[in-house]
Amino acid sequence: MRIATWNVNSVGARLPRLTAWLERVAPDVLCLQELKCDDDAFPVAALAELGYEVACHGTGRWNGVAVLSRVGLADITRGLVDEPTYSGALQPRAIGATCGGVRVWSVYVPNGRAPDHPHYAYKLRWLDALDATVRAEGGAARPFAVLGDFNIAPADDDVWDISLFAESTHVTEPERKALAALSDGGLREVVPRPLKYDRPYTYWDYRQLAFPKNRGMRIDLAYASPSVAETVTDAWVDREERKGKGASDHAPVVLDLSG
DNA sequence: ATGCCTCTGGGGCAGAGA
Repeated sequence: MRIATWNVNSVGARLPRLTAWLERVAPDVLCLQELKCDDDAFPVAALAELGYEVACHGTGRWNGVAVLSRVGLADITRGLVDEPTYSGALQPRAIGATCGGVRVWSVYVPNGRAPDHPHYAYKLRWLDALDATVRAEGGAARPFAVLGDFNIAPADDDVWDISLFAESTHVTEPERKALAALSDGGLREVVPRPLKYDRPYTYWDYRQLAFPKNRGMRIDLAYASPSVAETVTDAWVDREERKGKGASDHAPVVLDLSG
């Protein structure tokens, strides 16, 4: 089975590239983030033509997550256990579904904006709720995977120049502790290999030639239960998808599993 | 080094992204 995750930065704007990518890479399950699309407007028909069922959770202009599957899509859950609000509102950032015997979650962790910004406190609360949800579902003890845009670089090597991140989110100790909590709960991070250069970055800013200069960050992550992690035969970042006109600023991460 | 920011909603710009 092939499971992938991709922050598409608008499913509407990315639809031609999304359908081409699905035909080229043919994942069985794809987690999407940053749909920027109402559920009513989600391009269900175009994906059904390619054999995919869709579970989406979106409210328009910002955020939005989905799971696409061609190996079944059951027990859809929108949102986390005791999910926190921001400015009094819930945001569509997590959706779970059972696909081909694996419980899969697509997540879009809040950015945080700055360590002294209320969005950062929201980010840490949100990560607590994600951990609580994984534990409530017994994630470590069953075929289980959480994939998405975590907006956290797990280690200093996961950004192109750590010295530029002294006052930044994405690299702080509390954020990394939240990732460690997922590992402490029994999940394992599946680290992909890069197809070029030495680091498997997944995001490059649109500005200032960040992609050709490889000024990237590894913030799109995959966590899996031991029963899934043990079947991983390959994991890689599809940097080809970051090239050219109309690309997302994130590249897909692909996991190949035996059986 | 595959290219100097892009997306949406709602109007001629602003907010968000990380």
